[in-house]
Amino acid sequence: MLTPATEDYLKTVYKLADTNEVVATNAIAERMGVSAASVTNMMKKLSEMGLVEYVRYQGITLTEAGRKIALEIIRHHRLLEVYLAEAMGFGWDQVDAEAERLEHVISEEFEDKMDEMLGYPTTDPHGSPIPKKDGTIARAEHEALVNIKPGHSVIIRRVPDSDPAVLRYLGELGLKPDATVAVLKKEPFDGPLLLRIGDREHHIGHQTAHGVLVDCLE
Amino acid sequence: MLTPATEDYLKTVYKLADTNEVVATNAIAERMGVSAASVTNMMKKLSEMGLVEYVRYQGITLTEAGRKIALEIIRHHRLLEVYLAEAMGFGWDQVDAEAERLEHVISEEFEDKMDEMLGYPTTDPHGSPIPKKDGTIARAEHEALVNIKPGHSVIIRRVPDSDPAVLRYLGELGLKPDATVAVLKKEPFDGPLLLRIGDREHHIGHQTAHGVLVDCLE
DNA sequence: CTATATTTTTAGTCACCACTAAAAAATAAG
DNA sequence: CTTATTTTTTAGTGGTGACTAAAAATATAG
Repeated sequence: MLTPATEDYLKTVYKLADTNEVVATNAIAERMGVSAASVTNMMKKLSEMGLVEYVRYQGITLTEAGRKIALEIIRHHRLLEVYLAEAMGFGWDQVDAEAERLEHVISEEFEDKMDEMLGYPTTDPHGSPIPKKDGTIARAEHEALVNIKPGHSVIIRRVPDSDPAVLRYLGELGLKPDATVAVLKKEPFDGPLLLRIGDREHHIGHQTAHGVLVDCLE
Repeated sequence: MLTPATEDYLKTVYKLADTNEVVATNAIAERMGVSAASVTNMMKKLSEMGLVEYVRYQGITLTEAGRKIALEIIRHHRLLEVYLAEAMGFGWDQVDAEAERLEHVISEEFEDKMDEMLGYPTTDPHGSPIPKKDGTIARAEHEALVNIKPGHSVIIRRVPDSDPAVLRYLGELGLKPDATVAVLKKEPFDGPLLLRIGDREHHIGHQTAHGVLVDCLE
């Protein structure tokens, strides 16, 4: 059995590798809030365990075995998020923190029970895809809201999931997965976006709009 | 925040102190499956933290602060057991192991949500009382089944909770909390008991009958 | 292409929590 | 009341996983 720390590193490497090919030591350190030295230590260990490909100074990639474990933990995390929200009534701003700790200790049976009770969901409350038991994961190619040209309407598909304050804000605006939103105006120089959500208009910051993924309506 | 190891020690001390006054190092070591030396180490630490009263060679007692934490963890554990059984459909032989890991990581909110959903239960699936949030716990004075004289009928109140095999066995017999059972015969020299449970008769061992607590129907 | 800056790794520590082996204290037996 | 036994503690070790400070490798700029 792996330690929670080990699982967290694998999860982080997976998420960073999703965008970049090879993952830098510093990137992991920043994301996890640990020192770069700690990352190097752990990568040595993970490399010996055959979970990552690691050559000094050359960055890190997951092996197939490492990827499998990372996806298993992410599956736990996202199923838990859905469960906490749907079955227990937690707010979508609370589920990440709670799932973060639970993901390391639930049994296979717990995982299966949740999956069954929830009707085999495919995304978590923030729109992130839930990996399947066989280690596959849907790779939807959504666009960032910030890149949508004014005049277009979009369907929200996914929002950034870890900052509760941002989530409460987005929730109040109605900026949730499956909501339809029109981009009315985009201020220059990375300025805010003016959106119509339902029957109201809101400005949202460039940074926030960067983390919101959407599908364009035609 | 306390580590899971710390919480487990406090929980064990509490449970052992329940029967004996002062708890012996060896008793903790045996119960937890660790060496006596490890216990001594931890007791030094807990003593410095003000969670136990500890004088070398004199045994251990919980302080009020330590008792509070122990009961908090036991509350988590037993609420989780009820939740896993009632809300998720786990068998009563499975809930202890799952709760053992979850008890250390759930939030106060998770605890409250379970409590509410379950209608504020007072006992877990094995009949053990659930401590209240204020740190009080019901202290029912039940008798051990093994001490009941033949000819008497009893109501099962509590069964030993940690061995899944024993629980499956007791479950098959119908020996669950609130069940009514008649003690028909008791073999001498710590021999087995003959019970009538519903419309069937069963022999159960002395050891098993020792862990089953009952109320006598005069 | 050398100098500077950044990134990464090494070296050395520390807390946590387990272990074994040996010493010390408490308890039981003769 | 002394000796043997049991219990408990001390001493020393090892793995995990964090840290800082300093060295080494890589990347960037002039």
